[in-house]
Amino acid sequence: MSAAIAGNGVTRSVEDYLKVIYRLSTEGRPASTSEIAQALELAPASVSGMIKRLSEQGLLDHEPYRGAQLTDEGRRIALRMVRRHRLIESYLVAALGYSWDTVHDEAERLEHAVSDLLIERMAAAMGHPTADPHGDPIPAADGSIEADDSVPLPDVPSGATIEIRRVNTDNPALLRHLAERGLRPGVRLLVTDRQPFSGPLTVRIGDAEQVVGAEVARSLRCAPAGGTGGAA
Amino acid sequence: MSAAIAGNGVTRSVEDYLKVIYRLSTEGRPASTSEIAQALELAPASVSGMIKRLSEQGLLDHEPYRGAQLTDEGRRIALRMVRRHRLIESYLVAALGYSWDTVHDEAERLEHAVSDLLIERMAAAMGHPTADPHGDPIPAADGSIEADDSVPLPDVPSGATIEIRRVNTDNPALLRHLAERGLRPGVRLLVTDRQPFSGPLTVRIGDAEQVVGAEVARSLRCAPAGGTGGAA
DNA sequence: TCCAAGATTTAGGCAAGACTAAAAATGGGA
DNA sequence: TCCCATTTTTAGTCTTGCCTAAATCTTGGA
Repeated sequence: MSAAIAGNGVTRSVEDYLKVIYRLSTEGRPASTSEIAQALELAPASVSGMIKRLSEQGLLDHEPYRGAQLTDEGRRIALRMVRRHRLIESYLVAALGYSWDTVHDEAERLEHAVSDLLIERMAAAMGHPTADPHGDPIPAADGSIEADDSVPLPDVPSGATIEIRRVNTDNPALLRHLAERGLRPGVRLLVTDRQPFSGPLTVRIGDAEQVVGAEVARSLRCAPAGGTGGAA
Repeated sequence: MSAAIAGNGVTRSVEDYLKVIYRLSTEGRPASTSEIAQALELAPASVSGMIKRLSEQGLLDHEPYRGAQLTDEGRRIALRMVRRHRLIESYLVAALGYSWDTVHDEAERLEHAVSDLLIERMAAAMGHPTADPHGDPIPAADGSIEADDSVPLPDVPSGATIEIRRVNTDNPALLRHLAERGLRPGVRLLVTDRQPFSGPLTVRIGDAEQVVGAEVARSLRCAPAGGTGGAA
């Protein structure tokens, strides 16, 4: 295959690697070969080879045995893919009746195929949204992206009213579970009880209380409630 | 590359080959290696190799030196791609402000990436159209496609009022030229003069006459005007 | 300090799909 | 009928990106 190009001069595979490395690097430290391999469902040896090629192309900084980091150019391409992915997800929900648990796979394929023009048309059709259906910020066309001040629900201090900012999972079953319980970005809640040893939390939304398991709670990224934001 | 699959169990390349062979076979006779090579902008030797592989896979019937024809399975896949292509073109025009001269390349990439679900959502959003912006019939999901009784404008008998059915080109400049002159599917016209030696034709649309060059005329596929169809 | 477990890289292969060059088949015209 | 131009196929390479197996590095614990 003549390595079909999208508009970066870069193949689909490379786009996927850069996007994953971007995601894995949000904590600041470099992404390890095995993390990348697990995220892309590839053998570590394959990832090792690709990392080497991407370093030679100037898209990654790689110190052998120490992990890989995006260069400015690598980050530029990664952010372009993230913008595409999140705008496509938003459009599928806004215009074509998709639910937030079914958009991921579709966006994963389309992000490699759409033109810049189509992306901007979709953005314009939605009034240039700044977050996708999961609450993840959409990078601007110039590559700038909103800073993220949210933390996982289990790390939130008790007593303060907080707001769900982002739902941090691609798991369709978990997303449906959250939707059924009204746990979605923008919802305000209060942690009223917290079991030890990573146990479940009890939260109040409006007048109703519900218990949220540890795994579910970890997927909810929250921040202090701002403005007039609504409850359920 | 692990030969990314769409839903046919077939690669993008194979989808392109089958689509092109379908188009080249509309006259009934098999598609030759060189025709296919020209249509796909590949070297004939590459096409020879692929034809062999596709025959072995049961997607083509191939008699060496005699050209290739789609099997039923090959035709099924080809028609699926044609449906996708034409629905995508239609959707881009209907929902995202594309003009008919800019949709082709975008559809050419998206047709390999969209899911069946997305295709059907787009079709539903448009009320299940039966023709794309160029007037080309959209195969149904079951693979059935409307018979085409149109002929190129230069082959139309003089004197009868006819209707433009399809605009048979992907050339953006030609498409813009046609749009500017109101030459689009559904328009009725009458051939009032015809120069010899593949010269220009004169046609009347409503009360206006215009001269149409030979090449342009060949791209307009026409049939006897039916129903109440409108003029310009 | 040293070693073994785990992570990473290197080495060697494979498949798809493209290419060029060379060989073989076809078919129209003399 | 035969020949030569054209078309098609075969043969041999190349690139991308994946794999497994083997070698090498790193690091925590004895």
